[in-house]
Amino acid sequence: MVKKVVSATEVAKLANVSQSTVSRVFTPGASVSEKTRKKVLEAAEVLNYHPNALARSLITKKTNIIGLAMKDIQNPFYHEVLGIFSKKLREKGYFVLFVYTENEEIQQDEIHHFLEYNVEAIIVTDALLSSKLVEQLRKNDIPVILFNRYEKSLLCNSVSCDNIYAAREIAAYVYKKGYTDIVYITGKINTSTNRDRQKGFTEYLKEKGIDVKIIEGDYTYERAFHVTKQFIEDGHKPEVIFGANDITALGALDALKEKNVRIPKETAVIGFDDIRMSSWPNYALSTWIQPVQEMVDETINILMSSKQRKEPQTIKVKGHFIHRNTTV
Amino acid sequence: MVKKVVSATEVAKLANVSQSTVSRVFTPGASVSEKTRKKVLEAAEVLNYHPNALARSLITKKTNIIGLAMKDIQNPFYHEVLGIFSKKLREKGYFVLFVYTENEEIQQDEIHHFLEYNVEAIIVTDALLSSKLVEQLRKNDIPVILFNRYEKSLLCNSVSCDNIYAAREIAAYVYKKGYTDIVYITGKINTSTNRDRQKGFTEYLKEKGIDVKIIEGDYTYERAFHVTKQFIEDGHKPEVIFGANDITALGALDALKEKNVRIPKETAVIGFDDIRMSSWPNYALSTWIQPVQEMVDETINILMSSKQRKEPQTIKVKGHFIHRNTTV
DNA sequence: CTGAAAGCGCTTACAG
DNA sequence: CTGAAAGCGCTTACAG
Repeated sequence: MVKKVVSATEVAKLANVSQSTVSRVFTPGASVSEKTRKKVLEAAEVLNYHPNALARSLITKKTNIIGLAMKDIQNPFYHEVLGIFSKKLREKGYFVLFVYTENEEIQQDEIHHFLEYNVEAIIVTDALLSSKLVEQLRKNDIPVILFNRYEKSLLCNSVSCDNIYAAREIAAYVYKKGYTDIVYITGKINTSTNRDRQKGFTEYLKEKGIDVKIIEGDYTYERAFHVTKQFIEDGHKPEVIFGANDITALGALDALKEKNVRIPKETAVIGFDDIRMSSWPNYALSTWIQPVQEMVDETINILMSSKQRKEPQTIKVKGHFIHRNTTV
Repeated sequence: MVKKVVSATEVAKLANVSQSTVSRVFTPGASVSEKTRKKVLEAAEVLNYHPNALARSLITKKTNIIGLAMKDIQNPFYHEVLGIFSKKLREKGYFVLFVYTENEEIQQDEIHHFLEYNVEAIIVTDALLSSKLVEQLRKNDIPVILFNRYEKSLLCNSVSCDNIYAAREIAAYVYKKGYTDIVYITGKINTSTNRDRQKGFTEYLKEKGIDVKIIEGDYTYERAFHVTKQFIEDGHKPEVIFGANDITALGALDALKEKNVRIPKETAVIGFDDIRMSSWPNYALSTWIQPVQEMVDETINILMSSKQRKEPQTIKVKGHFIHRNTTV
């Protein structure tokens, strides 16, 4: 079964023009007379012709493909991110080559594939990137943008929430309530998001003379549920739990409920992200809203302008706290 | 800023061989002596060369790109699907060109783009496809696979759960419990999944002389929550509610909880999909497990073999019911 | 095992 | 406005 691709040459033959003319008809801005344009379009219609973007990109050096690499497909936050990216990039005429990686670190392999397909930029959400790989990408002159991640040691663009600021704000809120028995459930410990949220939260409270209890989570509901339950069973009943992300907070919340802890009276719960389900009535989780739309817009801006720049750009957005039913 | 792409020719120059030889080194199975291979690989390393997959595909007619179109990005079920597809296709050497469409119907436009990028197949999850478009795709000889959808009128491959069978099984379960006050909350009414689930469920019970109350949902949590709440407020208290998918059932469940209806004692709740959160302790939703892995495998099988066939293939998988805490 | 050459489907100066 | 020609980076018979 050979695929019969109709080429511009065949259309040209049918329309009785040169192949160059056919090409011009399909190149926005090229000058063709209305008459020949019509003739060509008719022939194209008959033959069911559509230009070959790959052949085109060979010459124009523009593939209009953006590589998007994600790891934690389990986190609803990233689904929202993916949807928004896909939509907004489409509007700009770009397509998304999607790679879901299960490995801790984006593999050489996967980056190579992106390069082979000549992606114009790579957006990495939650996967890790070695500085060696970043270096290699720089050499190939393809911009990399870390989304929702920030790594000072990595010489590449990044768009993220100002996690330290946000976590300090949350800490201030908690402090104002007069709480002293405070728990922070971590995310994956080697992520920049967790590092900064933990830092901002604990440091602020430390300054006020309060020690935060740290429980190790991993950004999954299941683990948060488990560790919180264990914690309660060990005889603790903190006044407030701050989860490193919403899914963590929800796990903690459900564990507290199962233990019949009254929320927010006995224990308040705070998350981070504002995923869609956090606003579900059954949860109504108080959380920090990450302005995803804005973050995506910023990312696309960087992407569109990065050919003119040489130095990587770092964008931090703020977001804000939203009070729902899990805080008093 | 011109992107400096290193071509095989430059590697050839450095390695002192012909460009053909460089090509062979990067073509699995081509015969090159160990000595020259090493020479070439070294030169490639130095120049940071990687073959251009686009140029290659121009000749081989293989792009290794699969188009994946999704609509309902809000449904966690499809996130899981996306993750699995992406992973399994990678294992087979394919990449996913992802399109998220907000339109009810996959647009001509989007399909055109897939064609321009020479995708080798198109997987459509929950978006609608006009028969005209399907026809056009057939003409271009590119296989289309409807995932989790089945449309008799559409001449294309499809992999889905046997929704009629599954819904009848659920109906049988409900019937055996002796329920007579039974509610079905629909999904989007124009989808094949909803149509078949509704059909199987209501027809089975009709055969037993039981009329099912139908409430119109749209496959979102929010709507299911709203309509269920309204329903209870109107003075109803059904013995069981079957939601067209999990997210619908969860919405209903939360509405019932808010109305202090005891679950499953007063009202049992059943979903469909088995998304991850359905197994969360707070929900523990009884539901129909769609064997997603199997469905994806079947899809990929069709995809790999469809060049040898001419007639579209229809696969139906079964799945099974899982009893958790929302049924007695 | 290796090289020279043709060709994949396009774009884009260059003439006219 | 249009055509002939070169060339993008590759693969693949064809010779040797």
